[in-house]
Amino acid sequence: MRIAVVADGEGGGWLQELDEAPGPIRRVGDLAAAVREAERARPEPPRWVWSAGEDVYPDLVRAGVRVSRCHDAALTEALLLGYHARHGEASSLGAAWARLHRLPVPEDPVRPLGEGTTHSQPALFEADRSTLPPGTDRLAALVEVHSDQLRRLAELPDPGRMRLLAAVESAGGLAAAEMSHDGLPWRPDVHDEILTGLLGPRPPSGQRPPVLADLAARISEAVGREVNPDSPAQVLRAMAWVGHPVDSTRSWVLERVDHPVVPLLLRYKELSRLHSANGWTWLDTWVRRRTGPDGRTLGRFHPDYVVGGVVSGRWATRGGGALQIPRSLRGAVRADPGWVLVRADAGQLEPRVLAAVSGDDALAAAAAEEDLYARLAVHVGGDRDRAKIGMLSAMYGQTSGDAAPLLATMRRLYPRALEYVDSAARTGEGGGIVRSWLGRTSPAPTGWSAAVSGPGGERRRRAQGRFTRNFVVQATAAEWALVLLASLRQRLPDMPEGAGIVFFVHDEVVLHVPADLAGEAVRAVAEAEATTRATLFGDTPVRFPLAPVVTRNIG
DNA sequence: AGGGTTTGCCAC
DNA sequence: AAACGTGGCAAACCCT
Repeated sequence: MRIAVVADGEGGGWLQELDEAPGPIRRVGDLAAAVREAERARPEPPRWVWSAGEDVYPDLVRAGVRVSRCHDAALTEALLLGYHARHGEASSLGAAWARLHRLPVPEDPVRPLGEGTTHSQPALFEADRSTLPPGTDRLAALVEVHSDQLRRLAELPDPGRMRLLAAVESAGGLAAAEMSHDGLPWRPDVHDEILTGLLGPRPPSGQRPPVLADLAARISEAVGREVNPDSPAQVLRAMAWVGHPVDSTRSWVLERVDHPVVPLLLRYKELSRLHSANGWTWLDTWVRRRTGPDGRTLGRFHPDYVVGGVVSGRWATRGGGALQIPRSLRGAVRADPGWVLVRADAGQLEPRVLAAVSGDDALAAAAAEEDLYARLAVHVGGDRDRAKIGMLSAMYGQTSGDAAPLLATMRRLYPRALEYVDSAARTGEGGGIVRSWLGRTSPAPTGWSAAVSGPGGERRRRAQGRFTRNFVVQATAAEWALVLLASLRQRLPDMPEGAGIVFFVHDEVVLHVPADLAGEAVRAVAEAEATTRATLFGDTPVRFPLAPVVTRNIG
């Protein structure tokens, strides 16, 4: 059963059941209550059809309602457009409807930034970012576009795969809204302790923390004249001045220079990065504080996830840099009193994915092991690190350094796996497009003939080849993660308010649950992995170890 | 002053 | 070991 739903902007909306033919339209004054009721009415919950989960669902979540599944018309439209090499065209409901009616296609609305900050105050069901022409029946337009999308899915060479992709992409939208709402447990006091320990006490805003100020002074002293270490240009001049000219101030370049200023610069860079990217300003902006039951200050970090925000299908985030939380701050992620975190990390996901999609028996045998790289090392007859470099080189297209002889070995040992990525690379070098396992499609290069005919054309071809080479693996890995997420959230229906998945980064999920439900959460993770593997790859020998760990903190 | 680009580093 | 895929973000830099 599918139910199309449109919000009225005042807490109510319209519902329409979609069986073979659309049913009667029902007007409801309390949309959240109506959705909650319909979720419970049948043993099999409905699939909600809406224009964009990011418009409707956050309000439902704020009202305490969770749904099991949905069809997100905007996300589905983007997948279908991409499949037909029309990346970048507008994908909102209004755009899809306009294309159906051969009308001018509206640009996608720009999502307001910073809903996750400590300062914003969202209003209930306020967001009507409809791009339909004024006066259009929004429910009718939604039903029409949905029906057209089902038809376009059915016409694909392998409709089952893209249907699955649309379903898990849509489910990703649900999970993202839920995670944004619940937030990652983040202890401001612990964060502050870490910062103070490394940088000294918090300075007045705009000033350098004591440790950075001291390092900057010692750097100037070691150079023999005033240097602002934040300025790459000044550091370049300083290195030349002390007799060690370099052509960039990257850490790995400086590391090779033997001069007393280098360790100071490296330490400064490291700490300065922490201060500017995840210092006290970040803490004030992105972590909402509240007082816990025992009087301790608790906090939540509310990332703003962008589902499908990366061409490969990985998620992006906006504001707060949720996907780049430095390891040094992970200690600030702490479970609430009486609760635990369950952290599950899919180790070596990409080579496992390559083993599964390429059907390479030897690589699949290695991917049946807990430590894939260790087994590779046995095959290759070298150490684990070298085997790992060889594998990563194959997937990323590295050719310099040690990579070439390693790749030759890999090509001999894992011919089908290497042919899979080599073939994708050749397609890219020729300006073609490639697809993930479920059908997510790489964007075609823009201005190709001009780009490859002029100077630097060969470099451009190689770069595009590396992109498509990596795309087939990274995009499929992102699909694995989406299926896992979709499966996992469906297995956690009876968790209390605020419990469930609270963080997701490419191949890692973190759950936050009451301590007595830890076992259930671990079980759910294990079951979700089994379902994901079978759903995507059938009875492959490849394993995807998640090794869920129950902890109080993930640092 | 303000916008766009460059540099460099963080994550996976 | 060397600089290879996807990104976000902040500060400096460079222009209008």
